[in-house]
Amino acid sequence: MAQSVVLEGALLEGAIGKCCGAPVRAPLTRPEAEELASLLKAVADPARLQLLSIIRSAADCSACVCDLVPAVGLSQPTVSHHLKVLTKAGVLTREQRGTQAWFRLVPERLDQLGQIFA
Amino acid sequence: MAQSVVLEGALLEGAIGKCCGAPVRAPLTRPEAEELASLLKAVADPARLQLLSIIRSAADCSACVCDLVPAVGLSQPTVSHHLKVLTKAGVLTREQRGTQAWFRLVPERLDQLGQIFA
DNA sequence: CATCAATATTGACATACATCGATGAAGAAT
DNA sequence: ATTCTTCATCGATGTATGTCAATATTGATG
Repeated sequence: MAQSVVLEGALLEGAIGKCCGAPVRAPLTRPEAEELASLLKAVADPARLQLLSIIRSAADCSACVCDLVPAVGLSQPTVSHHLKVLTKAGVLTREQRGTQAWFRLVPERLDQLGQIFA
Repeated sequence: MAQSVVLEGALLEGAIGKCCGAPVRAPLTRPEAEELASLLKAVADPARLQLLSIIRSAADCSACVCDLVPAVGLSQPTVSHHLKVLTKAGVLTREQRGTQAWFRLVPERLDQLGQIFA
């Protein structure tokens, strides 16, 4: 699970934020752009945004799959798929509790998303 | 060009930001999530992120297609396609100057992107 | 061990999308 | 008017993706 290498650096401080008045930054290289894009892609889906917002508004920012499935109105395999995508992107973490799986937000990772366009 | 209706409201003030400590917000509805996703999708592509970053680092936050094509190393039709996507999403505006087309960043729209995860 | 409940994985399918070459359209210049 | 330059559109193609039904897996329970 490689996670972000590029995102650790100065990139985070506004890779594509508003221009004039802000300090000039070098354009993104292809690899940098691909890494940012893969993070954004993980989040650029209606179902996944809903899942994130539901988990966010839950206690402790964590929720069980059994609650998420009826909340988004998609099939259980589909929800499982989306949760996997979000977890692989580092936006969620997974914890097994007995027979059920709980997913929790990773605030630092969401901060990174926000700062791409800061 | 409908642009955002939902994005105008309270949604913008951190739709999916970090949880605990922040005020509780209602989960996104499907239509809301779809609107946010369509904006994010427009930006969640390596070529388009590169284009945005190049334009951002240019004078006046605007650039000509003739400069963008060699800068990203893709074919002219492909670049034209990406610029259209970004323009349709409201992230860029297009201006015709003689035979060439200039594209400029829309800072307010980028701010909206940043605030989704604020 | 056998069974049940909760998730994950697999396979299939339809749709969306990134990319390019070829062509079209609009303006500038001779 | 013709030609040239710049950009957009079209058509085609391969790949990625969202979705579900069916099945496998894992943990709890009797």
